[in-house]
Amino acid sequence: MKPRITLKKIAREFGVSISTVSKALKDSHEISEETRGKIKAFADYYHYKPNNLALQLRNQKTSVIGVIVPEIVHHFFSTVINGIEKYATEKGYNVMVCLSNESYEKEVSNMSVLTNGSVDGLIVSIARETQQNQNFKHFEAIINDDFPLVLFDRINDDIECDKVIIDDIGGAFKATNHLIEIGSKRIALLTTQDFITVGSLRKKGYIKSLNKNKISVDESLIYKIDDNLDLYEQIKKVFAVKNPPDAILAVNEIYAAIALKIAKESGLKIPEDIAIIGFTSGLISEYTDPPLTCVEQHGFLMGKQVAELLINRIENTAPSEFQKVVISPNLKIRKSTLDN
Amino acid sequence: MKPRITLKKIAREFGVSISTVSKALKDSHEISEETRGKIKAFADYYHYKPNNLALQLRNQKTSVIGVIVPEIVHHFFSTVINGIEKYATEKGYNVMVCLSNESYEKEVSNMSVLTNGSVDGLIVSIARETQQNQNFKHFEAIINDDFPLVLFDRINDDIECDKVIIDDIGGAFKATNHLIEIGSKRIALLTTQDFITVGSLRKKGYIKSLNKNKISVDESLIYKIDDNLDLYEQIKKVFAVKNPPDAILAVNEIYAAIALKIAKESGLKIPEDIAIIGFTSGLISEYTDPPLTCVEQHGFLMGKQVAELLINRIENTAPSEFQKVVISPNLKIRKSTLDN
DNA sequence: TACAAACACGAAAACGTTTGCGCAAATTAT
DNA sequence: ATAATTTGCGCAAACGTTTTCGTGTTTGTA
Repeated sequence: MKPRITLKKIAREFGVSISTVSKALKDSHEISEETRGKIKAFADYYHYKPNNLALQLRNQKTSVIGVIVPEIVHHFFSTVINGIEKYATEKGYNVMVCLSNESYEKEVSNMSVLTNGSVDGLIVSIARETQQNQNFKHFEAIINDDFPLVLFDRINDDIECDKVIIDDIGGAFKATNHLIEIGSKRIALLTTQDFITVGSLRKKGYIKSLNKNKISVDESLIYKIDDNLDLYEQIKKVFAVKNPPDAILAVNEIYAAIALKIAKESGLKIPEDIAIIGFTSGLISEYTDPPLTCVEQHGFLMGKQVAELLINRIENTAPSEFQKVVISPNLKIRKSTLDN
Repeated sequence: MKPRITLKKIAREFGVSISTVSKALKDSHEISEETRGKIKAFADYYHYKPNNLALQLRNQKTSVIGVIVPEIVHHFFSTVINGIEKYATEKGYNVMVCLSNESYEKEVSNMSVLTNGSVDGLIVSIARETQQNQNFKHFEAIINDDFPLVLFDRINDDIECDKVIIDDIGGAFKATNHLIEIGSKRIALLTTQDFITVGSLRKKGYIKSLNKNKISVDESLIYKIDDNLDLYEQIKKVFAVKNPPDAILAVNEIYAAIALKIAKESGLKIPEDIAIIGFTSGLISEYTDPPLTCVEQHGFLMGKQVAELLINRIENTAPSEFQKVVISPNLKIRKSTLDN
């Protein structure tokens, strides 16, 4: 790479001081029209642009916000990032994305690197491994320094900072209510292992709805899927019982799509024989046959919200108490539950 | 945010010079065991971490690579980013992601900001608007400065830099050959408008296969879809002709899924009445009914490749001539073309 | 006792920028 | 002609770090 043109070089060119050049380029009245003109022409010609690092160091401000997500090849997370980027750009910030890959160690190292002065604030969705360990010391460290931090979706209540979450309980509650309204009696739940927060919250919403509708909770209808095993085989078991369910609520899109596929292979009609709802994060639900009714998560809105909280925190326009914003998902009804 | 602890503050604390502190923290033998010990203990206690900006400024190296993509809520692009991030992390680089949102102006401003010293090199996939304008001056500017740059997927041959592309012609060629092999005679092509490079390349591969198989090109079978209009309505026309096709090659997943849906609504059997292939970038193809045969694009591999070229360029371990790496897609055969 | 060597540390430059202040020279006012 | 003001520019500090080169003190050796 060619050496960049700097104030110093321009100054040397004209035999003036660096400050004269700096002021000239900023159209300062301190510098004569003549000097200003020739310096600006020269700078233009050589495409002078102030070095950002120097500016950031001097201003003690990077105008960059760091984002750490467990993965990026994931419709929900990329949608959130999109929202973050949108809002950040509007406010003059750039976005630096890092991936934890669900690994505790990578999360720690990413946080350590980013808080070294590279960014003005941090947005994090906690890695699965960290959630399992329940080890949040790396967060305490930056919170002690009052480093601006916002958690979203995968959060932990013990970490004192701003947070944005989806109302998972409410979403599952709505979905289950809908299934009951259309006449479902035996609603199976396809959820994750317990340590996945969203899975357990959605289970709560499911149970809350059953309770409200005076339906007893049948533990044999609750399936905890392990993402490391074969999904297809695990979900098959739902149908291989004497008294199979007449509805399924799946905590994500993939589980729902696979359940749909197996149901059809078993000769079941959807939604007549079995109704299916998933939590969606992508486009799959729209293109299955029939399309899947789903709980929509508003990732873009979430991203904007997260970015807004963070930037307010950075710019000290936020209230001193930490905020917890809850975003309500909505139920998108398609033909997997209502065919009309 | 609390003011960060710096070398200067530590120095003041012990009444020594900044350089002494710096050396002590680096375990320099120049500093006595005693001084070293107390300084390190103090620094540890206050979680001293060198300020990255200062280091970057001094070393004239940021170890950050900038990535500009048209969008991020897109399976292909996020997969490429994932590959980039993976390789970059291995090599000690961080990734700064910016979105052009298909806008020329945003692409220009992103590039301008990132090349101000914030990153050591740039990876770009060109925005649609830029492709339409054919205005590449912003690239010339940074190429004149020998700024490390790699283009991928959405490239332009006039820009002199390293490039990584998918063999779109080959992919479409393979797919069309496959359709012909299974007996298709009238193969429709669902492509994009001409200025979208990938669309026109895939069209070339389609025509190349027809030629090789001595099938004349029927222009009435080629549909140029406009993404700004209603996709469903446009694709419907494929089926609303006297002599409809017996196969469809779609240049992306969505077109293919919609075509599949309409075909089924029209009472056609797949693949018996009509076979369908799409270029895939996401998970949709896997969950349609029947699952779609598709051309897989290896985004992750592409990302690693792109990052490798860039980092070699940055670290001057690259050959001086620019390279153009072509990644061959493969055909994933599913039941939308072969049902056995 | 004198001199060399080892030891322990500091000064200063460099990365590139901005900005308050000072200081001549030129211009205006008295 | 002298004083006051304006004009045009440079100095230097500051952001935080690393590193080369000096320098003074202590220790070791002849």
